[in-house]
Amino acid sequence: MAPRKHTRAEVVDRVALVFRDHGYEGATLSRISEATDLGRASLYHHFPGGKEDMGRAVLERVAVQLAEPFDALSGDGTPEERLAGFLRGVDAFYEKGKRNCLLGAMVLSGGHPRFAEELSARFKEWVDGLAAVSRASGHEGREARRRAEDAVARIQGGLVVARGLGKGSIFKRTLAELPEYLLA
Amino acid sequence: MAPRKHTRAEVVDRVALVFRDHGYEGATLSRISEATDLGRASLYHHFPGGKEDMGRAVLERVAVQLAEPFDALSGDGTPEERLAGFLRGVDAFYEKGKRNCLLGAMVLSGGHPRFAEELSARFKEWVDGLAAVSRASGHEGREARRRAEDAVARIQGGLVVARGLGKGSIFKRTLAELPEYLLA
DNA sequence: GTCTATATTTGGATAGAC
DNA sequence: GTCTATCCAAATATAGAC
Repeated sequence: MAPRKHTRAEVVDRVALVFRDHGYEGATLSRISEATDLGRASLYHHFPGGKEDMGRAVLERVAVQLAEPFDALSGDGTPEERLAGFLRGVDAFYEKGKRNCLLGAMVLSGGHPRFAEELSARFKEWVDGLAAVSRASGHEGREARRRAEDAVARIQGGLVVARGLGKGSIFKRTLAELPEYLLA
Repeated sequence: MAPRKHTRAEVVDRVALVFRDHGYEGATLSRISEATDLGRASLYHHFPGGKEDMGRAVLERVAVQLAEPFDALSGDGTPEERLAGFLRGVDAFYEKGKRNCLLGAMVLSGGHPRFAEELSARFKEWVDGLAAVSRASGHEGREARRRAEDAVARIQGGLVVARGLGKGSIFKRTLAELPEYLLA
């Protein structure tokens, strides 16, 4: 049998990039095939359920890709240090605002409501992680949660507007302002 | 010749709803045909350039649809009153967070970079409008602009996360917090 | 200005060889 | 595990009648 070109994780990562840049409906098999350097039939070997399978796989994979920043969030150090580490990871993941958020792209491009549950679960991970660090800094539980939800919204919006205006500095500033907002 | 079913503005409004809910790639002619109650061929009569023409038309139309809220922003009254009127209009336009923003949907669904210039121009209108009221309230020019950009991002993000989490209250809260952030 | 009918292209998916 | 070849459905777009 032919040698495998890439590991599964590599394949899923490349598929994820296509979904992030083009949304669910815009992620055509042609684009995915090009991005992964795999033929259509090979893609169906990796993802028997076709495109919907791919969508599900990339949504699961996001959690793994962001494991490092999230670990920083619940690791050692003061809440300030933990949040700073998290934000560095986020900045890198979105390549300083040049790259979309997979979740946002899915929500706004036909992936919703197909993946409504998965999307909700992924967003909730963000909120839970940020709420924990906000609470650790001194905010009361409900207030911490409220601020965490808003913080996630600000990150999403920062990415959208940065791309819409072609002005990456907006996303950079969004991240820079989060510690003050999130921590007591 | 057959009587016209709708005015051009009505047709474009209905087309815009499809783009808002499904993004550029997800806005298929079938869905648009259903939403407008017009056959494919009729759509090509109204939009000779096809789907790209439709995209351009709805982007122009957004400005008109939002003219009322934007008029409130630059009208009579204190900055507080003007911003409040604007936010009421915005809330209604997005149907309390149940409806996407056309700009966000375009940015994240393949409309970008096809409409990069138009998108940038529309976002800029938002920023300019909000920056003006922020400045009127006492903020210095660059600070007002900075806050206006962030405010637009928060609105965008509020819509995305509200939909992602299925929790409209997030968008509601986003709007409620804007006056304090935007006004001196 | 709208329709029916149809052309053309693209997208999603499968079969079977190696 | 990947390929070539192919199928089917859907999407975009056009022609021509009324």
